[in-house]
Amino acid sequence: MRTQFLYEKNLTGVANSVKRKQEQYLKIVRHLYYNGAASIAEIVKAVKISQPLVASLVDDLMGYGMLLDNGIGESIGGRRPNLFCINPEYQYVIGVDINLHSLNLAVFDLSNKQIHREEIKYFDLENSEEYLTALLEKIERMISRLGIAREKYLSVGISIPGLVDARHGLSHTHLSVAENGLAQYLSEKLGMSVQLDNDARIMALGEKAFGKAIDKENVLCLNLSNGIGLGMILNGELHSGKNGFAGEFGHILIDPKGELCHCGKIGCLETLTSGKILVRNVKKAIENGQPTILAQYHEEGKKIDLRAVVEAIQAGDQFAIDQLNQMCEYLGKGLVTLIHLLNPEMVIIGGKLAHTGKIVLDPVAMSMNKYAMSRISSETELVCSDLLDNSALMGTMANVMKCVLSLDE
Amino acid sequence: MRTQFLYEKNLTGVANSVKRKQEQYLKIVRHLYYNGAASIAEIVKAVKISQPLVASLVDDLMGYGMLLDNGIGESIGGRRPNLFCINPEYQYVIGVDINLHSLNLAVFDLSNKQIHREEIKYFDLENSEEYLTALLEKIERMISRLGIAREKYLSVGISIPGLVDARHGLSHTHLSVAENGLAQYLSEKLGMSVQLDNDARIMALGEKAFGKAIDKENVLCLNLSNGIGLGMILNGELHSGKNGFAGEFGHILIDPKGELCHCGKIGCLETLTSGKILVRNVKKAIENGQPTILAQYHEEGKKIDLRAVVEAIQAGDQFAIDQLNQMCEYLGKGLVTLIHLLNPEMVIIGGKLAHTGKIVLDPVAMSMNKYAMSRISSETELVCSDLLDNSALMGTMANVMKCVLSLDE
DNA sequence: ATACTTTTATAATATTTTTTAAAAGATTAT
DNA sequence: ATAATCTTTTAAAAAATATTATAAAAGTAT
Repeated sequence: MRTQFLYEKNLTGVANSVKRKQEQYLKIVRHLYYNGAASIAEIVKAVKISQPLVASLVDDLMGYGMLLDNGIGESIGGRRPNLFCINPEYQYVIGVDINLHSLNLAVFDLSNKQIHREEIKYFDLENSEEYLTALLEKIERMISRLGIAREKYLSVGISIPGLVDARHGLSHTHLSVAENGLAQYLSEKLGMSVQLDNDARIMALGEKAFGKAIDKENVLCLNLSNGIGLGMILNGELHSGKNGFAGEFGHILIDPKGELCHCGKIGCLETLTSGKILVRNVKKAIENGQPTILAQYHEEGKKIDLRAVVEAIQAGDQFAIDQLNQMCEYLGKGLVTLIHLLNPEMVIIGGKLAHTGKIVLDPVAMSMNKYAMSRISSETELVCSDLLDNSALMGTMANVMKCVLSLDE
Repeated sequence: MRTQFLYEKNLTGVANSVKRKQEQYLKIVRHLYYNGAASIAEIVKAVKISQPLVASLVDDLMGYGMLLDNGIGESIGGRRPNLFCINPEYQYVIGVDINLHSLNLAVFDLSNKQIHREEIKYFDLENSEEYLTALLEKIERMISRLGIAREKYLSVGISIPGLVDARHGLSHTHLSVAENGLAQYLSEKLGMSVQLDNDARIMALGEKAFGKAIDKENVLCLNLSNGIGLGMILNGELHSGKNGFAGEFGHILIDPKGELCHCGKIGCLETLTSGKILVRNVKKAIENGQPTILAQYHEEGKKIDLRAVVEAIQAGDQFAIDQLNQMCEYLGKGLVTLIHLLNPEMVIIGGKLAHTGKIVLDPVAMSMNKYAMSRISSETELVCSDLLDNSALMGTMANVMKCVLSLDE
């Protein structure tokens, strides 16, 4: 079973005809992956290869076990079509969502189903050999517990906060201790290919593939948690910039007379809008005797973190909502800059704060109305993600499949 | 002579084999246009078609008069290659650069040479039938004066300031009186296809094809004249946004406590940085008795416009340079936002102010050093355009050829 | 002068598509 | 309801197309 041959990118020293055939297979698999089960006739239209050839290629792929007969479909006025789909169990993808204080792992089949998911809380990200070893151990344990043969794993997708150079597989902010770069390191240790990117961009890929950005060409995805990340889909493609540093939305200037940011500049958006600031403000207020549900939480010994604040907001806590509203005014200001520059068709809010839905959306929308040129902003839809906590893991899957099924190079 | 067959986009009702052949021709022509004369062997490598087939396709194109034998090239250790190139005189492109107060026209041959260029000064842009008629008349007169057969013109490229929806050929800010949109209107009147876009984006295309952005993937092009326009090359492609409104750099927020902008918002970059503001400030200062070369100009009865200010700056006028420096501090601030968001590899300054070269570059660079995260900004080169006043016309040529030679759809 | 390269041309082979036909179901008029 | 006519899908044969392999031509390097 030539499991991997389909995806190998630089088939060197191989006959040209083999490359061509690989490309044809890829086109078909690509179409079936992104559009679901299809008949020969449908594939023909989509991939622009003649019907007899598509039929024979599909036949081959069935032979390899990669495609399955998916029964016969509805007729639209003629013979009923035989449908084909990707064999979901032909291969699997591992998703790794690295957060500052937790780790999410998942295994996907080729129908994008999470056949396994686990969350490791209190797994603090630190730049040490120990962390890397522990991370590998968690992944290895998952693999052995699932009992799926190692060769069945197509690739590993990783989401991590901070500056990431996806092209070279480097994580600059975190885990820079990994030899030869994080992707290379993990790839060698796990014996699988690894696709790495920054959390906000991974989220954007998730939204583009499985969320509200499907079929949209210009979408901004905001990851509102402790920090404030931005992933951009521009002209239908993920934008990473020259070094993968694009999306530093948290450090655009909002208030020239504002606070000092940890980045050294003054008045960055992140000094005014972020989960961290929200929590800080709440804590300060509790100390000052502000009446709020969060004060109760505090008395009950509950930790006052972003999760708690979101909970309070969802419970209707007036003070917390007020704080959020204030933050959103600034966020809206920042978004207006983005919208004026990029003219996106949609802005998706994700991250922990997206759980509050309309409560976060409305004040942002208000602020945008105030600060944006309506001619431009009226073309932009503002919504909350519906992938929410799953967006990073779904994004890793999307990223892996995008890389694996890409035709270019 | 089937002049146009090569470019026709949606060949409907035509045999599939014809479409395929058209695509093959297009690939070859594309390569020769963008890379200059090449041998069969080179073309084979570039377009990934076999050598005997490429040879026969090139033969066909020579038969149509589209390609020329370009003699034999240097050997690199074997038989010397026959070179082929596009026949520069096979077709021509008309470039139209519409400015607020002037109009530039040019005719290009397929080697991108301006075989004709004319500048019409004091041709004020206004939204009237009269303007359109006058514009058409200028173009028609140029065509008849040149005496090149009408069928020889491949297309017309237009650059115009303001909001432009290139996809639909609409100019929103100017000339909105044109029936069915500006592109459609001109196309019907001239009997040629028309490619339309906003001046800053056209400039960006010019820089990408002929200027400093060649071979770069992420470049921001700033058009610094009376206004402040932005054209972006992202992932190697021009970014226009959903409606072609992307690039409203002049209306991003810089100073929340600043002046009212004509767009209704407060503290837009354009209220702090633009040729218009520069001229305004200079005039005010002259009234107040500020010693400056410009005061002399004024006494001599010379009009104090941006051109005069640029002249003074080039002459070393201390006051004017001071004014420019102040402006550039704000411009740098704005650019930092762009760089943080998009992580470009290069920022190109064009427009009238680019004529001042280092004098405008240095203060902008200084400001960027101050306000940007060096990790990101250090990856970005800041330069002045060397196309300068030609960038719009060159851009129209680039835009036309990009559209004509595009493979997609 | 000989061996080695690169480029181009030709012939043989392989691939892909077009054409044609058959199978299977939907639609419609009687 | 049923036969006749259309559709759509699939299969197989024939034709067209493109590629690979081979050879020849025209150079360079030693």
